[in-house]
Amino acid sequence: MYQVHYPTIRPQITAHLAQTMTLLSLTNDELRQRIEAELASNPALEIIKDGRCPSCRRIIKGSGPCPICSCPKPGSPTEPVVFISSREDFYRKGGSMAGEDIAEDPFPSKGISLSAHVMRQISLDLDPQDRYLAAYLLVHLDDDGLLTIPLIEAARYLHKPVSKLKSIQGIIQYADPIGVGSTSPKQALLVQLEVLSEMKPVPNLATTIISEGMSLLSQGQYNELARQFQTSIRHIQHIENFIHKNLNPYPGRSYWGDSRSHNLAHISTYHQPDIIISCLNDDPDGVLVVEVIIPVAGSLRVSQLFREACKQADGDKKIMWRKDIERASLLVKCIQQRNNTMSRLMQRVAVCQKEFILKGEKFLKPVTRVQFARELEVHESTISRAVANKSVQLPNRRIIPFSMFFDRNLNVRAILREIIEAETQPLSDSELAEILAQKGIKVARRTVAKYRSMEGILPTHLRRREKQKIWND
DNA sequence: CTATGGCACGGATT
DNA sequence: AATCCGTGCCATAG
Repeated sequence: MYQVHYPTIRPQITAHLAQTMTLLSLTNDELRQRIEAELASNPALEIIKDGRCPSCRRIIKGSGPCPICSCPKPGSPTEPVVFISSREDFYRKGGSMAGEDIAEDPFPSKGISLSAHVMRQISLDLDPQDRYLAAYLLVHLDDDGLLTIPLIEAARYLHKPVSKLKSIQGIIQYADPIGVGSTSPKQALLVQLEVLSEMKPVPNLATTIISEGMSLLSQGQYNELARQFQTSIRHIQHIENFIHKNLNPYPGRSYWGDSRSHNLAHISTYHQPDIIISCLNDDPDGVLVVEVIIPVAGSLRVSQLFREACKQADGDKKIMWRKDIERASLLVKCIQQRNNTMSRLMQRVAVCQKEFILKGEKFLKPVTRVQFARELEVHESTISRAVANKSVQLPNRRIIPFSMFFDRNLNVRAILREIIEAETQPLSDSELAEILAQKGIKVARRTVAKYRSMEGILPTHLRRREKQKIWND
């Protein structure tokens, strides 16, 4: 049962192993930098742009068939289909691929800035000569994801008609944190509402109220609103509630988590997922699809041309070029290896945690990395590296750290939260422990206290006041 | 006296 | 070898 290491090949093997391990522990973004550096410095490495499948708009590797369309009926519903693909939408880079594109570094370089995040999504949809306009706007985003300058000013500065900038702003607004790049919270809300209305029903009058009754709404003047728009107070409250739950006037804030305020621990920096899990055809009962994102648009390989050239070269040149080729092919292999490992791992994890992925934290099964290491017959540290610093996007668009799949008590905490939310009167820690024990979870009273504080839930006596507050309102 | 949070210890996980 | 986690003990606040 001990790993059969890679069947003996070449003296390269040690370098190969070393590099695979390093690559495995890299974040997607770091990997992208690595690849770009190599592309720039090593003439033997080339990148082949991928085409798109005409029917499903997915990326097709090389000239092969589309992985989804040509894919026969997916297997049994309990087994996820797994394939690897790149995701051009996310990783189309402004910079190095086409020379005249945006220099990429007017943006702050810590992690991925909001601006860069948006730019990557939209650069495809823009005419190349319009990209600098978008970049100009994006540079003027504040932390909330709103524009700090009025469009007219931008138009004057750039010597472009306002209408032009407006259309660009329109594209920006539909990018990932929906509503980003709006001039006001109100506008952001309207854009979000529009997008949302395609997915689920939106209460009547919501649009009107946001566009015309915004100030009243923010002051909580429900009766005035109801009078002006000739509807019931109840309905106004319903709308208010809807807005609160589904929209975010500051699109730049709280990208992590689902417009919920429950987890303060999550950071607000933008972060691309390394892996995306989605439901086939967005059908929640369907098959889970796991995509390992590779951070460049296209497939990497050793340039055939360069190989030829190397054969014909001689002397020092030949030796140097050989080295280049070797480096390039090593990198390509290692990246494949990395993706393969991550994809296999994610597949197993997805099967095991399907409930969690679809239904939420309560259903997370406590598992350890070791189990998967045995299952996949790799060393534990391999799993650790594959999991570390990676993030996963779930079908509901939440992005969570990969390590959350191995949280040993998240499910208990979720249940605890549930109990407390449903409690009629504040329960003490020992009572909570008691209830959990009845549900088959035996934890010490002290532990309950820890979970509570992890969840940011106040102690018993303080919760009392909270309840009263709700009553007073 | 009860409920909680701090500290620290041992076992499991990485 | 280093870190995380559950838990027991004890001081303190209510």
